[in-house]
Amino acid sequence: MANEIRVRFAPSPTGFVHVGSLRTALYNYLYAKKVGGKFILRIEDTDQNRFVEGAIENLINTIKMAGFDYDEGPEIGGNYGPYYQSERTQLYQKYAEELIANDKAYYCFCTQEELSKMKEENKESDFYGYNGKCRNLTSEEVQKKLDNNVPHVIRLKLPLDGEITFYDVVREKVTFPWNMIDDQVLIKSDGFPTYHLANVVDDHLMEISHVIRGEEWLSSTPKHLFLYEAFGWKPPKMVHLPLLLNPDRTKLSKRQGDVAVEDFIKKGYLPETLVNFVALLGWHAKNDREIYTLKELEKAFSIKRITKAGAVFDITKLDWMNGQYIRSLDLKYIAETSKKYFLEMNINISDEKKYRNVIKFARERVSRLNQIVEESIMFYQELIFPDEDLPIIKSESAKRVFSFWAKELSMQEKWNDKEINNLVNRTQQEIGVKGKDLYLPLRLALYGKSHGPDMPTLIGILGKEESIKRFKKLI
RNA sequence: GUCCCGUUCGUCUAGUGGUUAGGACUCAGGAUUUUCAUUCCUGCAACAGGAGUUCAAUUCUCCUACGGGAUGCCA
Repeated sequence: MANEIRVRFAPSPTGFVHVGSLRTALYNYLYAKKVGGKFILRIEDTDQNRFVEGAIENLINTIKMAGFDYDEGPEIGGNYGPYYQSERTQLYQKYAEELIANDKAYYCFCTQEELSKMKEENKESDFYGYNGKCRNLTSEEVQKKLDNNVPHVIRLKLPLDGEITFYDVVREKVTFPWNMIDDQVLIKSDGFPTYHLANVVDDHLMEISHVIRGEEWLSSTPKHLFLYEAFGWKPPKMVHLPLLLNPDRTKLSKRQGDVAVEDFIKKGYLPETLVNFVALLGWHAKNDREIYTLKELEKAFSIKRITKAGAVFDITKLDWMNGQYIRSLDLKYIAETSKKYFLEMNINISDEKKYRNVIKFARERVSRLNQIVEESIMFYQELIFPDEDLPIIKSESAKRVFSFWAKELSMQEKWNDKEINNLVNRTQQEIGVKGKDLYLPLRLALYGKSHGPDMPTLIGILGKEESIKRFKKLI
């Protein structure tokens, strides 16, 4: 199957999954689904200095939670493994040596000190990169240093002049002059490969057909293409996605708010929302539709309709969309995923029926799951009345209303919504209290706030007994 | 600094060589609701600037401006 579409999401495990990464993963996944190709997960753990405990598990969990089932990768394996780059190190070494043999790469013995000094000197010129000091060492010089175990790296030997033009699916024709591109390190002094080498080698070996990644990679694409050429490999199609931006239009970063998927989840955003929202940041169908399930996105997605310009991650719209999902998704699911917020507050929600009614009510008023608790805590706790409302519930007429309701409620076993509304009307007739003087005290007595649900909803959730109790307390 | 990429309402975007430039979020006003929230309706608001091509340019070309990315033995 030489023409099979194979795409990959290749994150490095740095501790959390950036929403930008989530989108990259999503687009890869969607493209694979759309064209019936394969979606591969590959872990790029080649930087020993950035190892973070538990990061890989976290990453895999996030991908699964989002619903991006991968065809090959960690845990499930596949025919192109291993899928951890740290388990493939010998491979990269071998390919690097092949490059050296073909004069496409060279050993470099420059020390960190030399490099930083060089950098200082470069400040004057237009080019900030490596000065090519070790480019032309004789094979004898090189051998001698190697024999003496002088620490070294392997660098790419790029053309000194001319230019490279390639076609990006999103950006079309892109041209770079070679003399602006650095002789990139391919193998670090610790023997591990850098992204550039590992990525190209693995993408080729795994027969990746399309590289779909963030725009920050566009400027290193010439290096990658040079490598494909040097190895005599056919390069994959390049697809560079527009960046996700902070409100000030810089690259979306932690400094200006949440960027980790898990942070959003903690705050009560649903995975469904995140996926839907992020899908629309850089891609849009021809129509006006905005709400999509993952399955629907799989059908609608098209690589051709990816946009070119960076997109600001607008929390306000995210909130709106999350509210849409909270209201429209299955009640059971919302109830279930909201549980943890109640348990965190030590609220006893063991009464399943009451809890379900609470969720049914509260989901209409929130944009994030964690806000559900604030909206409904008064159903589970002793009420605390705001000072400014105290005169209202202490008034003579309010007390008459409470007595009336406590008495009336207890006279009948079960109450439906209509009967409660009737009771409101009867209160007006029999006690003579109406309008604000009636509704405010009633809601306050049962809910503790002057704004909120109507009487049938309130009593429906609290139940007859609890309602009577709350009234009697204020008589 | 240099190289590369980008630019339609504040934000996400649709769209076209001739359109009243459409939708969504936000905001404002209204309707529904005893109130709040939800929901619905209405409204405000954009083609970065200049030159060229053309009968005609928001749309094509070039320049400028602005924004962003890259410039690591990070990915």
